[in-house]
Amino acid sequence: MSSFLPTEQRLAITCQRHPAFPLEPAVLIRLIKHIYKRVHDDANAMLRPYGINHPEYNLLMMLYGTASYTLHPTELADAAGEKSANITRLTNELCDKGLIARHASDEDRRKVSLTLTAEGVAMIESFLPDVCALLERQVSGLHPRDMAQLERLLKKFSAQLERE
Amino acid sequence: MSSFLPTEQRLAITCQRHPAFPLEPAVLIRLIKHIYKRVHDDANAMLRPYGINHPEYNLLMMLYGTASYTLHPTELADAAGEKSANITRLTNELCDKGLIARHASDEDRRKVSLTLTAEGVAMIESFLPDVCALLERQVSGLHPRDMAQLERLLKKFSAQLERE
DNA sequence: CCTAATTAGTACATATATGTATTATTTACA
DNA sequence: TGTAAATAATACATATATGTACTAATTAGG
Repeated sequence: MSSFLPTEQRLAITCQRHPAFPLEPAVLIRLIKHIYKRVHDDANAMLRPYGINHPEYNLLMMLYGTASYTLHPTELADAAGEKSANITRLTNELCDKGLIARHASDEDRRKVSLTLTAEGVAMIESFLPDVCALLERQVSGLHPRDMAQLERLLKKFSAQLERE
Repeated sequence: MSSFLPTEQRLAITCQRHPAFPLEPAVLIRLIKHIYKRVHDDANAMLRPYGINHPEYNLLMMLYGTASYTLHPTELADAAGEKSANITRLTNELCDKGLIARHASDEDRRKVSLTLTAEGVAMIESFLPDVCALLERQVSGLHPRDMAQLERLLKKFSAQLERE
């Protein structure tokens, strides 16, 4: 399980070779990448037995987190951070599996409504215990105070990225 | 540019529906995903004019950050967080572009050495100013104290993930 | 030595993601 | 109204990523 140390050493060498290279920002960005890849892989491994992958999980959870269990494709893309072109394929798969249903919207006939089916809700509730356990495990090294601090800083970071 | 707020509202609803759902860990993980996607997309957009993409950039920078400008495929895969199967394809592309060179190792003939060429170094030094500017911009909302704090917390997080 | 187990690297099939173009509908406003 | 611009969704071609299986070389144990 690759540690972060060698990466940091490489950034130090980079900085020697190109002194303008901003070391600390680079370390932060690499840490984000490093953590993301790990989290992504862990989630995929945990979800495999349920026959879904990480992006599909994200879509299901976005619908589960919506009062009506319903979103339009564009809203769903935005919510899950997927490019809209991906949504068609992913929602096709989820439809084939019977986890969501497509309906034409009658308020605006360009739109389509995507709704969790009863089976979709049942599927979510079947894997949620595993998801909860994974989340708890992933953050288990952080004190509550650390978590609050980290959340605050990541939100600040995220807000800055959006400002551009 | 999708804000993080709706995501957080959805997590709150999820938590109402499934009270065991650990809200704060989930928020942290989603923030990581959110930031990663943004950083990844920004980097790709910035690198496009140079004819390389984010993964290729990572590989080049790993070699640039190594004293000898040389790594074996497995080391490179580990350093860049890529699956080893990806390395063949990515290094093929970089070879085709003349940015790196392949040599058989004579210490262990199973191994291959991947070395930055002079053109590779020149290419890196041509885009480094843009990379530096992007990095500075991305963290520009954070005070130095925030950055140090964030680095400390992300390292703690990363270390915990590796412990599993 | 010499055979079994291990390691490095890669090829190929498959899965996943993205960009661009197309169709259908709605909205704005001349 | 009626016509141009905008929006939603998708299809399709292309790009990117991953898993599995294979070859070649090395190492370990008898």
